[in-house]
Amino acid sequence: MQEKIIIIDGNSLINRAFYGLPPLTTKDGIYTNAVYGFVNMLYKIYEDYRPQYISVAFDRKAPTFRHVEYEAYKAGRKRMPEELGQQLPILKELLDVMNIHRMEIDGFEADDLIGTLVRYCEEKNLESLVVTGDRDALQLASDKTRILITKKGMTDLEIYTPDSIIERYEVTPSQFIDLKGLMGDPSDNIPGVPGVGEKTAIKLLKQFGSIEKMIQNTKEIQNQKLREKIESNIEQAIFSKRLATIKTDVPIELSLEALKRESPNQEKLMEVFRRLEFHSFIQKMKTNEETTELDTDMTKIQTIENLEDVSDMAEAIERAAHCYIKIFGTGENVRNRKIVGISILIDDGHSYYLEFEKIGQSLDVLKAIFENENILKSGHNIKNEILLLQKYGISLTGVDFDTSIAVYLLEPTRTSYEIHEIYNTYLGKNMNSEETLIGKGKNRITFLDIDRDMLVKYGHQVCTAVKELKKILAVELENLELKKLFQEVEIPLIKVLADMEYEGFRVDHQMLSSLGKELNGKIEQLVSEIYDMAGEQFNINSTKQLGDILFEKLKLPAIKKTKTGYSTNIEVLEKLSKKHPIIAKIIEYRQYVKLKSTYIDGLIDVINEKTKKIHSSFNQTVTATGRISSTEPNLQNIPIRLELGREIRKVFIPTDDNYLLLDADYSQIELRVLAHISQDPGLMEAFEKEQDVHTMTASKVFDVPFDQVTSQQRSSAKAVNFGIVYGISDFGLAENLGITKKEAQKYIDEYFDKYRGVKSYMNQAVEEGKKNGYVTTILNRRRYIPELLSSNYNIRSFGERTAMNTPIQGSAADIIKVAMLRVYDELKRRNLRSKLILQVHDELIVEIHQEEIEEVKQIVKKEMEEAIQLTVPLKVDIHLGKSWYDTK
DNA sequence: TCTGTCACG
DNA sequence: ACGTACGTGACAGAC
Repeated sequence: MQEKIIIIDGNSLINRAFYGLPPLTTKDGIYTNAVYGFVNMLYKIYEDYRPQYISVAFDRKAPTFRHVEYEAYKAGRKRMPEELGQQLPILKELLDVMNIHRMEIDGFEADDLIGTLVRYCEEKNLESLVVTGDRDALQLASDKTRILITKKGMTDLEIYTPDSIIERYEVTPSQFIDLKGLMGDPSDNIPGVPGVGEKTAIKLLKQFGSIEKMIQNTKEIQNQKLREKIESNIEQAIFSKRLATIKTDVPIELSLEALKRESPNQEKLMEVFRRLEFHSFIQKMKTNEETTELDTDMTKIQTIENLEDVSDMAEAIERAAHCYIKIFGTGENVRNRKIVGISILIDDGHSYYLEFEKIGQSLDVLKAIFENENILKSGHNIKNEILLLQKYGISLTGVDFDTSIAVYLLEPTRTSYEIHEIYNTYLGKNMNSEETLIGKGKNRITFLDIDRDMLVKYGHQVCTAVKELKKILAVELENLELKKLFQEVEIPLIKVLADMEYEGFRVDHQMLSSLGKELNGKIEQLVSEIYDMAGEQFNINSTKQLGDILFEKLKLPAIKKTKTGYSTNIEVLEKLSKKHPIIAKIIEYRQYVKLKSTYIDGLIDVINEKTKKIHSSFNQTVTATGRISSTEPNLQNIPIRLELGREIRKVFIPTDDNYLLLDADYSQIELRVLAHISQDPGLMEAFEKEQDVHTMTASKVFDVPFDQVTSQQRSSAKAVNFGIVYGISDFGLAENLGITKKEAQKYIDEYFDKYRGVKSYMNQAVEEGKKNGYVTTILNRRRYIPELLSSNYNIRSFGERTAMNTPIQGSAADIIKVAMLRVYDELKRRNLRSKLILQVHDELIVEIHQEEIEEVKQIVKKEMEEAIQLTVPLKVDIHLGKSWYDTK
């Protein structure tokens, strides 16, 4: 069999990985994205190519012979950013642990080492694959050596053979050097022949074959000017060619023995992966092993199928006074979901699986356990359990711990809180994902269709994971002083959110349909008008096609570009609106289509047939700041700003005639929070005296008396206040107000001069973030901001704005969460029929019973305003109406 | 699956 | 010299 070797340009590949991936860091803020990308790529190539030998070459910092010969070589190259630099030693350590050969020598670049190794391997009759992001390596291609070039994003690969090089570039591998000698290379500062570009160089090489032959026959060059250029740059061309030539005779000792692929040091590799928090690789290693630690012993799990067994289990749970639960349901809408099975684990090791279909007659026994507040329950994403039980009239009580929420408080910026992910992270295990059981996307099946033994095992694994995680997470929460927030806010809030989901928001299906028909008529009309004006039919929804029509066909000026083409967003369109009547039509079309697709069709799709309501999901572990998010549908972005869209709110109505809707919103909660945190006297005064805060800001920033502020000035000041909350920048404010950066800076300076306390808060927030690595909110919610330490201006600036904004947005989130708990509890305590049904960041929507109007209005106002005592008052405005639209 | 756009606070 | 406002989710089209 033909033996193979992979030769990797380490510097080039880690570079590609670094710029191709988002700035991943460990919890401690160590950058790991480039190493991660590198290892990913390594595994992929390894698996595809299965080589017997491997080596990775690196550049050294020391000057190479090229620098010695030519001082300007690679001059002007940017230094490697610190975030990447610190990853190099990590990568090298990792390669050593993996027992992968690596080479680096003072005075030579990785390319030269690769060139030398390639020729050596050709002699030894090995087939080589050179892996690099640098096209210079194409000169090394031969019938035994292929070159794999990684393009952007790392997943895009191109493999070159001599033939494909000729096909693509019209030169042979060895002519590649001549090509560069002629064209030069600005990135390496190689001069080449001035005025000769790729086209000319290729033509010349086709004619002569090489630079040397061309020099001997310059008189054959037809083009007079070109000939002169070349004749006066002969030395430079030869010199450039030499710089571009990869050396193949570096004095380095090579032996096949050293290059041989060996198996990695498993233990150490695992340790490094753990340190770097590369959980997917850990999982990969483990699944490659023959047995897994989690292979559950079925004999330890008792399957329960009759009343007697349920009672025995109930007794055991009662004695333990604590259990871990995982309930499997069918994957439908909240109100249609059914329970398939229930896994329960007790600390003494007893593990049960209840076959739900067979214990239907034992629900009372279960209910007694689940509703007993003295029996504590722990789980993962336990809102799911609450909702499933709710359907059977069981109200899960005594919720003690939710591992997903615990991890959310510890790491609010994680992308996944799936149980297997966090179990594997925190305990270095190799649990499989739920996805491996039921698949994803169109292949997804329900737990009903799964082999029962698999469910039994998986349920036991989840409960075990929760049990083990709880021990660790509880300590961590305690250490970071997050226990109070966890126990007193987030855990009780689960039930509130579950109830909101279960209750749902009634909508008028008919009204939605007729609104849809109306919109359809308008859309059809607009489409034909747009086609007429464009002179052809095209897909108006396609930004690409629209861009072609507007900027190519109609020759309108392109104002902004995106990375894929012309920008056609609303700002651009508004600027073009006077240039062509089609623009206004497109703006109108967009508005209607948005309403139709997202808010008419989208909402109709999710109306529950039985309840005639929309049951959105409220997620507690999504946002980085502590806010709640709403999905399927998102009820937190129903239109309001424009009248046309606002009409949608007319379809949101109370359950029946006995109810009205109450909408209670905090007035200026974020600015009040800012006043509280910063203790700025001016800002505090505005709220203490209940003055209009934007007018006040205008009066200060524009230096006019309060009662002489124009509406124009007030509106500018409002933008300034928004900017302050977002972590202001002159550019952002300028963009928003359509003024120059300089003017914007003037506003900002003026603002900070008048609100010194706010200014010092901003500085303090950034300082604190840099010092601690995180910032906090009023309730000590925490967000890590590794971006603050970045050497990249943009990333660092983003970190600074985050440090300023998160305590404000996050504290506001804390306040409304507490308010939700208080309102919910008070309505319960008084046995009222009114119910909290929605939260939209600074507003609560309550379905209010006709007989409870005054009482509930008072409760909501009081509990919201007194949720958390700040040094400025909180103010809540309340509106009632027969639809959400009417609560204004 | 990613990108652009646009709806909300 | 750099190129941004903070936090979300849904939809359609391009790839």
